Amino acid sequence: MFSSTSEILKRNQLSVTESRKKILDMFLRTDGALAHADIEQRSGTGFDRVTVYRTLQTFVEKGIIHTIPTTDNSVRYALCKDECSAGHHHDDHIHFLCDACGTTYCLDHITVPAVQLPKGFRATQTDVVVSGICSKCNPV
Amino acid sequence: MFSSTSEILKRNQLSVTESRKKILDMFLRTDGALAHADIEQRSGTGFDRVTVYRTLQTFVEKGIIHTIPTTDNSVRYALCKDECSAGHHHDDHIHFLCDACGTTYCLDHITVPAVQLPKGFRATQTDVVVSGICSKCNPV
DNA sequence: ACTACAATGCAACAATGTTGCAAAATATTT
DNA sequence: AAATATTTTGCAACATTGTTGCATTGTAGT
Repeated sequence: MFSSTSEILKRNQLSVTESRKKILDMFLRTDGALAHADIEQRSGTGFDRVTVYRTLQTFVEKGIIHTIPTTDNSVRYALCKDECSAGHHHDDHIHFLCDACGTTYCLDHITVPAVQLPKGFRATQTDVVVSGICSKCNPV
Repeated sequence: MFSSTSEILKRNQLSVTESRKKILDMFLRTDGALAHADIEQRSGTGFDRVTVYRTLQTFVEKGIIHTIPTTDNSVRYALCKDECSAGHHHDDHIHFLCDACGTTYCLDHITVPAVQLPKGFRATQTDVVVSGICSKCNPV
């Protein structure tokens, strides 16, 4: 089943606007993750910086996208899978950051291994960020 | 064995200065991680913002501290263990971020579980960030 | 103590993110 | 389909965060 941008927006009780459709479309067409700068640049003669900020914020709140932890101070966003709903993320998957090409992959199908925490610690979410070389950049 | 700030600095071929000693001392006295803002504030009638930035940068380069990945756009630093040397980090340990008190713990003694990557992907570093409630904030 | 070198502070700048408000677009009602 | 209510956008101004060049100060080595 294939959802259009408008459908996804309506499903999340968001008014359908040009900027939201366009930004959501970028995520649907991109395999990896996007940073704020990517969106602002690629959107061509695009939207106001503020609009992009607010749109991303809205999408995160609605559970359409999620932020990816990074070691540097950049913020990246990626599409959530269908299991995500507002305020109820299912982000326990692995992110892979290629040091060569800079692409961020969401490896949704790989399960996050269970982590044994010290006594008294209770986990609500586990993020795993693996850095290295991706299959495209890896010499055979 | 206990190392003084001066000893640590000399061991890393850094000139021993007031700011470096003071900032390094903050890390030695702190269990968790520190953000730039923490350092600037706690250092009292302290140093220039630029000095803090440059000092942190230098410490990261020398392998004295390392950055911690976070989901929000904040950058946090924590002491490296002795195995770390310049450009050759041994950061494969788990970070725990308490949602209640905001403290970041470096759980050095917990091993990062092996992650099975797709074919062609090669990992050089694995960061695990667990969010939840720490032992201090957890109701018994 | 003198010299060479490195670190600091200041100023100015660049980048990133936030807020208030009028104008425009979208949704809802009649 | 038109009018009203609501939401979103763009602009401006601002706040925060991080960077760079350069003179001054401090540190290291002889």
